[in-house]
Amino acid sequence: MSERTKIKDIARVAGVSTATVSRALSDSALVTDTTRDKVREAASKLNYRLNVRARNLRIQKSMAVLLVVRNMSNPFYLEIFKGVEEVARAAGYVLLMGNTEDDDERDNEYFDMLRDGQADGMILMTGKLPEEHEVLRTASGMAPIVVALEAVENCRLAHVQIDNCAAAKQAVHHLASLGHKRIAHICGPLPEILSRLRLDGYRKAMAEVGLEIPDNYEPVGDYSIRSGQECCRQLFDSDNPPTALFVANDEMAFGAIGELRRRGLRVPQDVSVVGFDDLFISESYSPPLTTISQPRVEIGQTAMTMLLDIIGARLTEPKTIEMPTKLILRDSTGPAVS
Amino acid sequence: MSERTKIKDIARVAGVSTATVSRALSDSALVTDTTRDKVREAASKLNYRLNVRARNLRIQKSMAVLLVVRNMSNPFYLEIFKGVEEVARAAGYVLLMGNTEDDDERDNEYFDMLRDGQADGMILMTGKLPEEHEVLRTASGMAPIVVALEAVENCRLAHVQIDNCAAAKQAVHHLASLGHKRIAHICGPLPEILSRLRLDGYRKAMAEVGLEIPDNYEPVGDYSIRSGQECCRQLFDSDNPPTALFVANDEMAFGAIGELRRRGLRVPQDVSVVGFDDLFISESYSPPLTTISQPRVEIGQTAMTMLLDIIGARLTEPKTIEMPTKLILRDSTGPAVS
DNA sequence: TCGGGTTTTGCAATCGATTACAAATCGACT
DNA sequence: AGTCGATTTGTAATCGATTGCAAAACCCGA
Repeated sequence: MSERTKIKDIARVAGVSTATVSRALSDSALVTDTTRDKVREAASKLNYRLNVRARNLRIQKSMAVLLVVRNMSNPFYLEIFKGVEEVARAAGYVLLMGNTEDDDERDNEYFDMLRDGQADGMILMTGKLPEEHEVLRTASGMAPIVVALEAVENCRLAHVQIDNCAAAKQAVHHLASLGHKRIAHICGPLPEILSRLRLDGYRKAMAEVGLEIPDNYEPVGDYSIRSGQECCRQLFDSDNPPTALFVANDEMAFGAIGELRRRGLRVPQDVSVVGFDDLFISESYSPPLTTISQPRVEIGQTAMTMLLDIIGARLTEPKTIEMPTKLILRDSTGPAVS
Repeated sequence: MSERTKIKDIARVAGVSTATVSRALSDSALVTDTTRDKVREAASKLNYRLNVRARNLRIQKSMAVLLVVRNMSNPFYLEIFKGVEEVARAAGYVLLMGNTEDDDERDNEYFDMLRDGQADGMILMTGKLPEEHEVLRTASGMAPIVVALEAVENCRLAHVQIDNCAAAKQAVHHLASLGHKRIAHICGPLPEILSRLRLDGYRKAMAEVGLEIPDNYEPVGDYSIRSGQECCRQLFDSDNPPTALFVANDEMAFGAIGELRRRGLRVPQDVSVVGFDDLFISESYSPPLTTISQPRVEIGQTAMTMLLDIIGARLTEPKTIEMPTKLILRDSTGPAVS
């Protein structure tokens, strides 16, 4: 049991060559049914298992894909992981996880892994491409990359994303339709495209419904609960507090709602709040949060499917797939009272 | 650029043999400083990168560890992932993710991967060992396994866990010390050891403080928000509703709190609630949840460190490490009113 | 039975490193 | 200079599969 059986052993037992064994086990049309059965039988008698390392070296693949995120403890990623894992496993690929913690050094390491062939492809959710890496030049022989969630500007890469701007507009229109006039937006960090797109949607929607945006109505957070609190505090410490908040993600929305409660303001009676993401907890939060829902599992599945298509050369031109979002109406929004 | 440089190319350029190149690049003491520098220079001039696949085949390792969970979208795992990834990466290992969705078939697949050497070790968080797999017999040549979080009974495997029973007792004692007499426990699914241990702690603590446990005071959920609601409903539909709840995890606690609110019961004025896990959201929930906190990142780090120790043969006897838990007092618990 | 084509099979190279063992080199001391 | 031992280098086998090409086996009709 300590010595692994190899293809050579099977060859000996079945009385054929290693080449035939290899072909028989991989269902090649080049062997007769009788020899195939013979080989199969010998293989199962010897309890043979393919040595993946040897195979991968020979065929120059690693049958692995690399999933890189910016912050592994962000609960938003979970269902995306799930979707990716599901499709990858079904296709015989293993899933390698990468976490950059926003460190360029680490970013590079993962790109190196890709270049070194430790993975056959990569799903990038950091929104960043390392500067010096030669990926952009349609990289000769470079393993393919699919950008999910975030977007990378100015590059010819496949993308799976949502229409952040349109979704933001929808959220704001919802608030406006409830009669709110003083609608503020708690942004994510503005270096990130994601945040800028949502901000953009907010501004466009406000313009469309003919509402002014006061100077202090766009506080910038960092997507954390705490920063949601902080931004909310700023807004309500001012002399023109809003009656409605569109918050760039659910976590900051939770922070904001906490802060409102602390000030004795009720949601939605006094202030309406719309979030973004629809975390697993948002439905049962108190109050249940009105928010934009993204099809997370499907985003993961789609990204992985697209990656497989590129690897398999079924897809040669980088394309962008846009996934639908949905405004989920719950109890954190209500009619404006003047 | 399309042809990767290999060790042979360096050998040619530097005017040495491939053996020397290999030794020079791996800092072997068998080469002189001058040849090492010469080789290094040639390598960097040629932009050489080690072919990991070839190396792994030769050294019979895969430099990967496999992390298997029961349900990838459980937010509880996130920081454990992070801890594991961190230590693994620092040691030059890559992290393979596995998700079983409680399917024995898949369970087996991942054990096969381990046996096939696709990973050098495994961190198991499913709490299950496949029946027929030959792991239990201190498996000759089998890659090592560390069980984290959950426990696998009757096996000689390394464990990293918390003292679920003691933590549960602490939670119940806290409620009792606030004067509560009617304390119920919402359990997790009882096939799982984890749930049984927490239930056990609840019962022991109740006995210690001399309180009776009515028949219906141990409803069984499945760790989901919805089942928390359901169990809570059962408890408060009965004719002897409790004044305090110890819930086996935070998600069910959220569900329970939601249900209480629906019934017009205030937390903690009317009913006190203690959870278990301290999810990222628990601190800012409304009310902020009193709960048992586990050192998740450290659990991940510890499990991975232990795995590395076993792989490196620095640790040969399976051992169990117990991580400390902490009762975090927040606003969901308060004095009993009679 | 033989020649031709078509299937099946086997030989041996290959993937790109590591490493046991042998050979070469070096230095110091007689 | 010659010898011995310690360093340093090179040769070639090895890890365990896949696969191009040549050889063998087979089938069929003349």
